Amino acid sequence: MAVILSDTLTRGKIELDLKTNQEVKIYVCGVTVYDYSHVGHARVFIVFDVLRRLLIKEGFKVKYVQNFTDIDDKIINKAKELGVSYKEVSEKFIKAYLEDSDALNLLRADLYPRATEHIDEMVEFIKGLIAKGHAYISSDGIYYDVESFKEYGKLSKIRKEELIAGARIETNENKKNPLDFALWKFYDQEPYFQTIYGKGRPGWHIECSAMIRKNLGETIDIHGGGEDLIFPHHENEIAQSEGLNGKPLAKIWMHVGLVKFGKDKMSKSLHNVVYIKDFLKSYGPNTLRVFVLSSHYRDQLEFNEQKIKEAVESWKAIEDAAYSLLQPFNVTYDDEVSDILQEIDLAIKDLKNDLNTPAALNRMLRASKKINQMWTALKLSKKMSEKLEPFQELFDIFGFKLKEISPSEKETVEKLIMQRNKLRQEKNFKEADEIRRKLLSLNIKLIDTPLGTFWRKVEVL
RNA sequence: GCCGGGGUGCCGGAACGGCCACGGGUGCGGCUGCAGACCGCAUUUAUGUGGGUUCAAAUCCCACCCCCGGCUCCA
Repeated sequence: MAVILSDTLTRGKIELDLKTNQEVKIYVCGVTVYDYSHVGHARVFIVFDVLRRLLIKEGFKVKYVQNFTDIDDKIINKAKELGVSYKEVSEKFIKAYLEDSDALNLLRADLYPRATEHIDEMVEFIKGLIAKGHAYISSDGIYYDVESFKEYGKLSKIRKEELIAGARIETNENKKNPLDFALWKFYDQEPYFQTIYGKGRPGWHIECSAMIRKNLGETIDIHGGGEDLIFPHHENEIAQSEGLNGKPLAKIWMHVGLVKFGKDKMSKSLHNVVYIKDFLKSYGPNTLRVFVLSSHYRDQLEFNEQKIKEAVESWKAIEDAAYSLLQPFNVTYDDEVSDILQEIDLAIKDLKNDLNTPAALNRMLRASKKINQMWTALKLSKKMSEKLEPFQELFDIFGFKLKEISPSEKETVEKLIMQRNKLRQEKNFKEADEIRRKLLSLNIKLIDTPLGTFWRKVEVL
Protein backbone atom coordinates (compact mmCIF):
# COMPACT_ATOMS: atom_id res chain seq x y z
CA MET A 1 0.00 0.00 0.00
CA ALA A 2 1.17 3.44 -0.87
CA VAL A 3 2.04 6.21 1.53
CA ILE A 4 -0.25 9.20 1.11
CA LEU A 5 0.80 12.74 1.97
CA SER A 6 -0.86 16.14 1.79
CA ASP A 7 0.63 18.65 -0.58
CA THR A 8 0.52 22.35 0.23
CA LEU A 9 0.85 23.39 -3.41
CA THR A 10 -2.15 21.50 -4.79
CA ARG A 11 -3.93 21.31 -1.43
CA GLY A 12 -4.56 17.70 -2.28
CA LYS A 13 -3.16 14.28 -1.41
CA ILE A 14 -0.34 12.68 -3.31
CA GLU A 15 0.68 9.04 -3.19
CA LEU A 16 4.16 7.66 -2.97
CA ASP A 17 4.37 4.09 -4.14
CA LEU A 18 7.24 1.75 -4.65
CA LYS A 19 6.59 1.34 -8.37
CA THR A 20 7.29 4.95 -9.20
CA ASN A 21 9.39 6.05 -6.24
CA GLN A 22 11.97 3.50 -5.22
CA GLU A 23 14.02 6.38 -3.92
CA VAL A 24 12.45 9.26 -2.06
CA LYS A 25 14.47 12.45 -1.97
CA ILE A 26 13.61 14.69 0.92
CA TYR A 27 14.90 18.17 1.68
CA VAL A 28 13.89 19.84 4.93
CA CYS A 29 14.81 23.40 5.79
CA GLY A 30 16.95 23.21 8.88
CA VAL A 31 17.88 25.82 11.43
CA THR A 32 19.72 29.10 11.31
CA VAL A 33 22.49 28.48 13.79
CA TYR A 34 22.54 31.48 16.08
CA ASP A 35 20.77 29.98 19.09
CA TYR A 36 19.67 26.70 20.62
CA SER A 37 16.76 24.86 19.02
CA HIS A 38 13.35 24.89 20.62
CA VAL A 39 10.29 22.69 20.77
CA GLY A 40 8.93 24.19 17.56
CA HIS A 41 12.01 23.04 15.68
CA ALA A 42 11.83 19.67 17.40
CA ARG A 43 8.32 19.18 16.13
CA VAL A 44 9.33 19.57 12.49
CA PHE A 45 12.27 17.24 12.82
CA ILE A 46 10.38 14.62 14.78
CA VAL A 47 7.63 14.58 12.16
CA PHE A 48 10.14 14.07 9.36
CA ASP A 49 11.99 11.49 11.43
CA VAL A 50 8.84 9.41 11.73
CA LEU A 51 8.16 9.85 8.03
CA ARG A 52 11.64 8.61 7.20
CA ARG A 53 11.35 5.63 9.50
CA LEU A 54 7.97 4.77 8.00
CA LEU A 55 9.19 5.05 4.41
CA ILE A 56 12.25 2.92 5.16
CA LYS A 57 10.07 0.32 6.85
CA GLU A 58 7.83 0.27 3.78
CA GLY A 59 10.81 -0.49 1.58
CA PHE A 60 11.63 2.90 0.13
CA LYS A 61 15.16 4.09 -0.21
CA VAL A 62 15.29 7.50 1.41
CA LYS A 63 17.78 10.27 0.89
CA TYR A 64 17.31 12.93 3.51
CA VAL A 65 19.04 16.28 3.37
CA GLN A 66 18.71 19.01 5.96
CA ASN A 67 20.67 22.24 5.75
CA PHE A 68 22.31 24.56 8.22
CA THR A 69 22.02 28.27 7.49
CA ASP A 70 25.39 29.30 8.83
CA ILE A 71 25.71 32.83 7.46
CA ASP A 72 23.03 35.39 8.19
CA ASP A 73 22.56 38.74 9.94
CA LYS A 74 21.38 37.13 13.13
CA ILE A 75 24.52 35.05 13.36
CA ILE A 76 26.66 38.08 12.67
CA ASN A 77 24.83 40.13 15.29
CA LYS A 78 25.21 37.37 17.82
CA ALA A 79 28.91 37.19 17.06
CA LYS A 80 29.27 40.93 17.60
CA GLU A 81 27.39 40.69 20.83
CA LEU A 82 29.69 37.96 22.07
CA GLY A 83 32.80 39.46 20.55
CA VAL A 84 33.64 36.34 18.56
CA SER A 85 33.69 35.44 14.88
CA TYR A 86 30.51 34.41 13.12
CA LYS A 87 32.14 31.03 12.50
CA GLU A 88 32.48 30.43 16.21
CA VAL A 89 28.80 31.13 16.66
CA SER A 90 27.69 28.89 13.82
CA GLU A 91 30.00 26.04 14.84
CA LYS A 92 28.80 26.21 18.41
CA PHE A 93 25.15 26.00 17.48
CA ILE A 94 25.63 23.34 14.82
CA LYS A 95 27.22 21.22 17.50
CA ALA A 96 24.36 22.04 19.86
CA TYR A 97 21.82 21.14 17.18
CA LEU A 98 23.40 17.76 16.60
CA GLU A 99 23.47 17.08 20.32
CA ASP A 100 19.76 17.85 20.57
CA SER A 101 19.14 15.74 17.49
CA ASP A 102 20.87 12.73 18.99
CA ALA A 103 19.21 13.24 22.34
CA LEU A 104 15.85 13.18 20.56
CA ASN A 105 16.84 9.95 18.80
CA LEU A 106 16.44 11.57 15.39
CA LEU A 107 18.06 9.64 12.60
CA ARG A 108 21.00 11.62 11.31
CA ALA A 109 20.44 13.24 7.92
CA ASP A 110 22.32 11.74 4.97
CA LEU A 111 23.75 15.18 4.44
CA TYR A 112 23.85 18.48 6.33
CA PRO A 113 24.89 20.99 3.67
CA ARG A 114 25.91 24.45 4.85
CA ALA A 115 25.31 27.74 3.10
CA THR A 116 28.93 28.87 3.45
CA GLU A 117 30.11 25.74 1.68
CA HIS A 118 27.92 26.44 -1.34
CA ILE A 119 28.84 29.99 -2.29
CA ASP A 120 30.07 28.89 -5.71
CA GLU A 121 26.86 27.01 -6.41
CA MET A 122 24.82 30.02 -5.37
CA VAL A 123 26.81 32.31 -7.64
CA GLU A 124 26.32 29.88 -10.53
CA PHE A 125 22.65 29.81 -9.76
CA ILE A 126 22.40 33.59 -9.74
CA LYS A 127 24.30 33.77 -12.97
CA GLY A 128 21.78 31.45 -14.54
CA LEU A 129 18.87 33.50 -13.25
CA ILE A 130 20.34 36.71 -14.64
CA ALA A 131 20.89 35.03 -18.02
CA LYS A 132 17.27 33.91 -18.07
CA GLY A 133 16.00 37.37 -17.21
CA HIS A 134 14.79 36.44 -13.74
CA ALA A 135 17.27 38.58 -11.84
CA TYR A 136 18.89 41.97 -12.11
CA ILE A 137 21.85 43.71 -10.57
CA SER A 138 21.06 46.80 -8.55
CA SER A 139 23.23 49.20 -6.57
CA ASP A 140 23.10 47.29 -3.27
CA GLY A 141 22.61 43.76 -4.46
CA ILE A 142 21.19 41.31 -6.96
CA TYR A 143 17.44 40.87 -6.88
CA TYR A 144 14.98 38.33 -8.18
CA ASP A 145 12.52 39.93 -10.55
CA VAL A 146 9.19 38.62 -9.33
CA GLU A 147 7.36 40.00 -12.36
CA SER A 148 9.35 37.62 -14.54
CA PHE A 149 7.90 34.54 -12.86
CA LYS A 150 4.23 34.27 -13.72
CA GLU A 151 3.40 31.64 -11.15
CA TYR A 152 4.74 33.64 -8.23
CA GLY A 153 2.41 33.15 -5.29
CA LYS A 154 1.18 29.69 -6.30
CA LEU A 155 2.34 27.98 -3.11
CA SER A 156 1.05 30.51 -0.60
CA LYS A 157 -1.99 31.41 -2.76
CA ILE A 158 -1.03 35.01 -2.51
CA ARG A 159 -1.59 37.38 -5.38
CA LYS A 160 1.21 39.82 -6.00
CA GLU A 161 -1.07 42.85 -6.20
CA GLU A 162 -2.60 42.09 -2.82
CA LEU A 163 0.67 41.69 -1.09
CA ILE A 164 1.79 45.05 -2.24
CA ALA A 165 -1.53 46.54 -1.19
CA GLY A 166 -1.07 44.99 2.23
CA ALA A 167 2.09 47.09 2.52
CA ARG A 168 3.79 44.60 4.77
CA ILE A 169 6.71 44.28 2.47
CA GLU A 170 9.76 46.35 3.13
CA THR A 171 10.24 48.90 0.40
CA ASN A 172 13.63 49.55 -1.04
CA GLU A 173 14.35 52.02 -3.81
CA ASN A 174 16.90 49.66 -5.29
CA LYS A 175 14.22 47.14 -6.16
CA LYS A 176 12.06 47.34 -9.25
CA ASN A 177 9.14 45.91 -7.38
CA PRO A 178 8.59 45.79 -3.61
CA LEU A 179 8.17 42.01 -3.80
CA ASP A 180 11.55 41.44 -5.39
CA PHE A 181 13.88 39.70 -2.98
CA ALA A 182 17.62 39.68 -2.59
CA LEU A 183 19.65 36.85 -4.07
CA TRP A 184 22.90 38.52 -3.14
CA LYS A 185 23.71 41.58 -1.05
CA PHE A 186 26.82 43.65 -1.61
CA TYR A 187 28.90 44.21 1.50
CA ASP A 188 32.35 45.66 1.97
CA GLN A 189 32.55 44.79 5.63
CA GLU A 190 33.49 41.44 7.06
CA PRO A 191 32.21 38.85 6.80
CA TYR A 192 31.88 38.79 3.05
CA PHE A 193 32.53 36.39 0.20
CA GLN A 194 34.55 37.44 -2.81
CA THR A 195 32.76 36.47 -6.03
CA ILE A 196 32.53 37.50 -9.66
CA TYR A 197 29.90 39.97 -8.51
CA GLY A 198 32.19 41.47 -5.91
CA LYS A 199 32.16 41.25 -2.16
CA GLY A 200 28.93 40.28 -0.52
CA ARG A 201 26.71 37.77 1.20
CA PRO A 202 23.92 35.55 -0.06
CA GLY A 203 20.23 36.24 0.43
CA TRP A 204 18.40 33.76 2.59
CA HIS A 205 16.42 31.85 -0.03
CA ILE A 206 19.10 31.15 -2.58
CA GLU A 207 21.05 28.70 -0.42
CA CYS A 208 18.25 26.15 -0.40
CA SER A 209 17.68 26.34 -4.14
CA ALA A 210 21.37 25.95 -4.82
CA MET A 211 21.95 23.17 -2.30
CA ILE A 212 18.95 21.18 -3.44
CA ARG A 213 20.07 21.40 -7.05
CA LYS A 214 23.57 20.32 -6.19
CA ASN A 215 22.79 17.57 -3.69
CA LEU A 216 19.46 16.17 -4.80
CA GLY A 217 18.78 17.37 -8.34
CA GLU A 218 16.27 19.60 -10.05
CA THR A 219 13.11 17.91 -8.83
CA ILE A 220 12.86 16.27 -5.43
CA ASP A 221 10.07 14.20 -3.96
CA ILE A 222 9.35 15.99 -0.71
CA HIS A 223 10.26 19.45 0.39
CA GLY A 224 9.35 20.34 3.92
CA GLY A 225 9.58 22.68 6.84
CA GLY A 226 7.49 24.63 9.27
CA GLU A 227 4.38 26.30 7.94
CA ASP A 228 5.92 29.68 8.62
CA LEU A 229 8.26 29.00 5.71
CA ILE A 230 5.52 28.79 3.10
CA PHE A 231 5.78 32.50 2.51
CA PRO A 232 8.15 33.95 1.61
CA HIS A 233 10.88 31.32 1.89
CA HIS A 234 9.42 28.43 -0.07
CA GLU A 235 7.58 30.67 -2.46
CA ASN A 236 10.88 32.28 -3.31
CA GLU A 237 12.66 28.97 -3.61
CA ILE A 238 10.08 27.93 -6.18
CA ALA A 239 10.60 31.16 -8.10
CA GLN A 240 14.36 30.62 -8.11
CA SER A 241 14.53 26.90 -8.82
CA GLU A 242 11.68 26.67 -11.27
CA GLY A 243 12.75 29.89 -12.90
CA LEU A 244 16.15 28.43 -13.59
CA ASN A 245 15.39 24.74 -14.12
CA GLY A 246 12.01 25.04 -15.78
CA LYS A 247 10.83 22.02 -13.77
CA PRO A 248 8.85 21.54 -10.58
CA LEU A 249 11.07 21.86 -7.53
CA ALA A 250 9.19 19.31 -5.46
CA LYS A 251 6.45 16.76 -6.03
CA ILE A 252 5.11 17.19 -2.53
CA TRP A 253 5.29 20.24 -0.27
CA MET A 254 4.88 19.24 3.34
CA HIS A 255 4.42 21.82 6.04
CA VAL A 256 4.32 21.19 9.75
CA GLY A 257 2.04 23.33 11.91
CA LEU A 258 3.47 25.82 14.34
CA VAL A 259 3.90 25.16 18.01
CA LYS A 260 2.16 27.79 20.05
CA PHE A 261 3.05 28.85 23.54
CA GLY A 262 -0.23 29.87 25.04
CA LYS A 263 -1.93 31.77 22.28
CA ASP A 264 1.16 32.96 20.50
CA LYS A 265 3.49 31.25 18.17
CA MET A 266 6.60 29.95 19.90
CA SER A 267 9.32 32.04 18.39
CA LYS A 268 12.64 33.45 19.32
CA SER A 269 11.51 36.96 18.45
CA LEU A 270 8.60 36.67 20.89
CA HIS A 271 10.89 35.34 23.65
CA ASN A 272 8.53 32.56 24.56
CA VAL A 273 10.54 29.57 23.47
CA VAL A 274 11.13 26.33 25.32
CA TYR A 275 14.50 25.00 24.34
CA ILE A 276 14.82 21.31 23.55
CA LYS A 277 17.68 20.91 25.99
CA ASP A 278 15.59 22.39 28.80
CA PHE A 279 12.59 20.25 28.01
CA LEU A 280 14.79 17.17 28.07
CA LYS A 281 16.12 18.07 31.51
CA SER A 282 12.64 18.00 33.01
CA TYR A 283 11.13 15.24 30.93
CA GLY A 284 12.67 13.20 28.17
CA PRO A 285 12.89 12.55 24.46
CA ASN A 286 10.05 10.04 24.31
CA THR A 287 7.72 12.36 26.18
CA LEU A 288 8.48 15.06 23.65
CA ARG A 289 7.79 12.65 20.80
CA VAL A 290 4.48 11.63 22.29
CA PHE A 291 3.59 15.27 22.82
CA VAL A 292 4.42 16.15 19.22
CA LEU A 293 2.88 13.08 17.63
CA SER A 294 -0.36 13.23 19.57
CA SER A 295 -1.57 15.92 17.23
CA HIS A 296 -1.68 15.83 13.47
CA TYR A 297 1.41 17.37 11.92
CA ARG A 298 -0.48 19.98 9.94
CA ASP A 299 -2.43 21.29 12.92
CA GLN A 300 -1.05 23.91 15.22
CA LEU A 301 -0.02 22.52 18.54
CA GLU A 302 -0.32 24.35 21.81
CA PHE A 303 2.38 23.78 24.36
CA ASN A 304 0.87 23.73 27.83
CA GLU A 305 1.28 21.95 31.12
CA GLN A 306 -1.72 19.73 30.79
CA LYS A 307 -0.71 18.43 27.39
CA ILE A 308 2.76 17.70 28.66
CA LYS A 309 1.31 15.86 31.61
CA GLU A 310 -0.83 13.81 29.26
CA ALA A 311 2.16 13.01 27.12
CA VAL A 312 3.98 11.82 30.23
CA GLU A 313 1.13 9.48 31.12
CA SER A 314 0.84 8.14 27.60
CA TRP A 315 4.55 7.53 27.38
CA LYS A 316 4.54 5.68 30.69
CA ALA A 317 1.96 3.25 29.34
CA ILE A 318 3.91 2.65 26.13
CA GLU A 319 7.19 2.32 27.98
CA ASP A 320 5.68 -0.15 30.38
CA ALA A 321 4.34 -2.24 27.54
CA ALA A 322 7.75 -2.30 25.89
CA TYR A 323 9.28 -3.49 29.15
CA SER A 324 6.50 -6.01 29.67
CA LEU A 325 7.41 -7.62 26.37
CA LEU A 326 11.06 -7.68 27.37
CA GLN A 327 10.20 -9.22 30.72
CA PRO A 328 7.85 -12.10 29.96
CA PHE A 329 7.05 -14.60 32.69
CA ASN A 330 8.23 -18.14 32.66
CA VAL A 331 4.71 -19.47 32.23
CA THR A 332 2.99 -21.54 29.59
CA TYR A 333 0.08 -19.30 28.68
CA ASP A 334 -0.54 -18.84 24.99
CA ASP A 335 -3.47 -16.45 24.93
CA GLU A 336 -4.87 -14.88 21.83
CA VAL A 337 -3.08 -11.66 20.90
CA SER A 338 -4.72 -11.04 17.54
CA ASP A 339 -6.65 -8.02 18.82
CA ILE A 340 -3.36 -6.37 19.79
CA LEU A 341 -1.75 -7.27 16.49
CA GLN A 342 -4.72 -5.82 14.70
CA GLU A 343 -4.36 -2.51 16.52
CA ILE A 344 -0.72 -2.39 15.49
CA ASP A 345 -1.58 -3.20 11.92
CA LEU A 346 -4.19 -0.45 11.83
CA ALA A 347 -1.74 1.96 13.42
CA ILE A 348 0.65 1.45 10.52
CA LYS A 349 -2.19 2.00 8.08
CA ASP A 350 -2.97 5.25 9.89
CA LEU A 351 0.62 6.36 9.52
CA LYS A 352 0.53 5.64 5.80
CA ASN A 353 -2.55 7.80 5.51
CA ASP A 354 -0.96 11.23 5.63
CA LEU A 355 1.06 10.42 8.71
CA ASN A 356 -1.92 10.25 10.99
CA THR A 357 0.14 9.97 14.14
CA PRO A 358 -2.62 10.83 16.64
CA ALA A 359 -4.73 7.93 15.43
CA ALA A 360 -1.75 5.60 15.29
CA LEU A 361 -0.54 6.63 18.72
CA ASN A 362 -3.98 6.09 20.09
CA ARG A 363 -3.98 2.53 18.78
CA MET A 364 -0.54 1.96 20.16
CA LEU A 365 -1.75 3.14 23.52
CA ARG A 366 -4.64 0.70 23.39
CA ALA A 367 -2.28 -2.09 22.45
CA SER A 368 0.00 -1.05 25.31
CA LYS A 369 -2.81 -1.16 27.81
CA LYS A 370 -3.73 -4.66 26.74
CA ILE A 371 -0.14 -5.81 27.02
CA ASN A 372 0.17 -4.26 30.46
CA GLN A 373 -3.02 -5.94 31.54
CA MET A 374 -1.70 -9.35 30.55
CA TRP A 375 1.57 -8.66 32.26
CA THR A 376 -0.05 -7.50 35.48
CA ALA A 377 -2.16 -10.65 35.44
CA LEU A 378 1.13 -12.60 35.25
CA LYS A 379 -0.02 -14.13 32.00
CA LEU A 380 2.45 -12.73 29.52
CA SER A 381 4.57 -15.68 28.40
CA LYS A 382 7.68 -15.71 26.30
CA LYS A 383 5.74 -17.20 23.45
CA MET A 384 3.17 -14.42 23.55
CA SER A 385 5.89 -11.84 23.72
CA GLU A 386 7.41 -13.26 20.55
CA LYS A 387 4.12 -13.08 18.75
CA LEU A 388 3.94 -9.41 19.69
CA GLU A 389 7.12 -8.53 17.87
CA PRO A 390 5.21 -6.06 15.63
CA PHE A 391 4.75 -3.89 18.70
CA GLN A 392 8.47 -3.33 18.76
CA GLU A 393 8.43 -2.47 15.05
CA LEU A 394 5.80 0.17 15.60
CA PHE A 395 7.77 1.43 18.60
CA ASP A 396 10.75 1.86 16.28
CA ILE A 397 8.77 3.66 13.56
CA PHE A 398 7.70 6.16 16.17
CA GLY A 399 11.37 6.54 17.03
CA PHE A 400 10.89 5.66 20.68
CA LYS A 401 13.80 4.37 22.67
CA LEU A 402 14.05 2.90 26.15
CA LYS A 403 16.61 4.31 28.56
CA GLU A 404 20.00 2.79 28.20
CA ILE A 405 21.36 0.67 31.01
CA SER A 406 25.06 0.11 31.42
CA PRO A 407 26.35 -3.27 32.62
CA SER A 408 27.68 -1.73 35.82
CA GLU A 409 24.38 -0.04 36.47
CA LYS A 410 22.61 -3.33 35.96
CA GLU A 411 24.90 -5.01 38.42
CA THR A 412 24.39 -2.31 41.05
CA VAL A 413 20.64 -2.36 40.69
CA GLU A 414 20.41 -6.13 40.90
CA LYS A 415 22.61 -6.22 43.94
CA LEU A 416 20.43 -3.66 45.68
CA ILE A 417 17.29 -5.56 44.78
CA MET A 418 18.74 -8.74 46.32
CA GLN A 419 19.53 -6.83 49.46
CA ARG A 420 16.06 -5.38 49.55
CA ASN A 421 14.39 -8.73 49.08
CA LYS A 422 16.44 -10.16 51.90
CA LEU A 423 15.35 -7.27 54.13
CA ARG A 424 11.76 -7.84 53.11
CA GLN A 425 11.98 -11.49 54.11
CA GLU A 426 13.30 -10.35 57.45
CA LYS A 427 10.33 -7.97 57.62
CA ASN A 428 12.74 -5.07 57.84
CA PHE A 429 10.52 -2.93 55.69
CA LYS A 430 12.00 0.35 56.75
CA GLU A 431 15.39 -0.40 55.26
CA ALA A 432 13.83 -2.18 52.30
CA ASP A 433 11.89 0.98 51.49
CA GLU A 434 15.05 2.99 51.85
CA ILE A 435 16.61 0.97 49.03
CA ARG A 436 13.58 1.40 46.88
CA ARG A 437 13.71 5.14 47.35
CA LYS A 438 17.35 5.14 46.45
CA LEU A 439 16.63 3.24 43.24
CA LEU A 440 13.78 5.56 42.44
CA SER A 441 16.14 8.49 42.55
CA LEU A 442 18.09 6.70 39.81
CA ASN A 443 14.88 6.42 37.75
CA ILE A 444 14.63 2.73 38.57
CA LYS A 445 11.10 1.60 39.20
CA LEU A 446 10.49 -1.67 41.05
CA ILE A 447 7.54 -3.94 40.59
CA ASP A 448 6.97 -6.71 43.10
CA THR A 449 5.02 -9.67 41.81
CA PRO A 450 4.42 -13.17 43.14
CA LEU A 451 6.88 -14.27 40.47
CA GLY A 452 9.64 -12.00 41.64
CA THR A 453 10.74 -8.40 41.67
CA PHE A 454 11.16 -6.72 38.30
CA TRP A 455 12.86 -3.42 37.61
CA ARG A 456 12.60 -0.91 34.83
CA LYS A 457 14.59 2.20 34.09
CA VAL A 458 12.06 4.84 33.24
CA GLU A 459 12.13 8.24 31.58
CA VAL A 460 9.82 9.97 34.02
CA LEU A 461 8.65 8.87 37.41
C1' G B 1 -7.69 42.75 3.07
C1' C B 2 -5.55 37.80 1.88
C1' C B 3 -4.35 32.51 3.32
C1' G B 4 -5.38 28.79 6.82
C1' G B 5 -7.31 26.24 11.32
C1' G B 6 -11.12 25.54 15.01
C1' G B 7 -16.00 25.11 18.09
C1' U B 8 -16.54 17.54 21.16
C1' G B 9 -18.09 15.04 28.17
C1' C B 10 -16.19 18.29 34.79
C1' C B 11 -11.41 19.55 32.12
C1' G B 12 -7.49 18.91 28.17
C1' G B 13 -7.96 16.76 23.73
C1' A B 14 -8.10 12.69 19.32
C1' A B 15 -11.10 10.95 15.57
C1' C B 16 -9.80 13.25 7.65
C1' G B 17 -17.82 8.47 6.53
C1' G B 18 -18.96 3.12 10.21
C1' C B 19 -14.56 0.54 15.82
C1' C B 20 -17.06 2.33 23.88
C1' A B 21 -10.15 7.29 21.50
C1' C B 22 -6.87 8.49 25.09
C1' G B 23 -5.53 11.17 29.18
C1' G B 24 -6.25 14.62 33.62
C1' G B 25 -9.21 15.47 37.81
C1' U B 26 -12.69 13.38 41.21
C1' G B 27 -14.93 9.03 43.56
C1' C B 28 -15.14 3.68 44.55
C1' G B 29 -12.69 -1.03 44.31
C1' G B 30 -8.47 -4.81 43.25
C1' C B 31 -3.28 -6.06 44.08
C1' U B 32 0.42 -5.07 48.12
C1' G B 33 3.90 -5.79 54.48
C1' C B 34 2.92 -0.57 53.70
C1' A B 35 3.76 2.84 50.07
C1' G B 36 4.69 3.26 45.02
C1' A B 37 3.78 1.25 40.34
C1' C B 38 0.04 -1.38 38.00
C1' C B 39 -5.15 -2.98 37.05
C1' G B 40 -10.73 -2.42 37.10
C1' C B 41 -15.31 0.51 37.44
C1' A B 42 -17.89 5.27 37.59
C1' U B 43 -18.02 10.40 36.05
C1' U B 44 -18.82 9.52 29.73
C1' U B 45 -23.31 6.81 24.59
C1' A B 46 -20.31 14.45 24.51
C1' U B 47 -19.76 16.64 19.11
C1' G B 48 -21.80 25.63 18.24
C1' U B 49 -26.97 26.58 15.42
C1' G B 50 -30.25 25.39 11.31
C1' G B 51 -30.82 22.61 6.91
C1' G B 52 -29.00 18.89 3.12
C1' U B 53 -26.36 14.28 1.04
C1' U B 54 -25.86 8.94 2.83
C1' C B 55 -27.90 2.44 4.77
C1' A B 56 -24.50 5.28 8.10
C1' A B 57 -22.05 12.18 9.58
C1' A B 58 -18.26 15.10 14.93
C1' U B 59 -16.47 13.71 10.06
C1' C B 60 -19.02 15.55 3.36
C1' C B 61 -22.22 19.99 1.29
C1' C B 62 -24.89 24.87 2.23
C1' A B 63 -26.11 28.89 5.53
C1' C B 64 -25.49 31.32 10.20
C1' C B 65 -23.16 32.52 15.09
C1' C B 66 -18.65 32.62 17.77
C1' C B 67 -13.10 31.74 18.47
C1' C B 68 -7.88 31.42 16.90
C1' G B 69 -3.27 31.48 13.95
C1' G B 70 -0.26 33.17 9.83
C1' C B 71 0.67 36.95 6.13
C1' U B 72 8.11 40.91 8.92
C1' C B 73 13.26 37.31 10.53
C1' C B 74 11.11 32.62 11.64
C1' A B 75 10.69 25.54 12.08
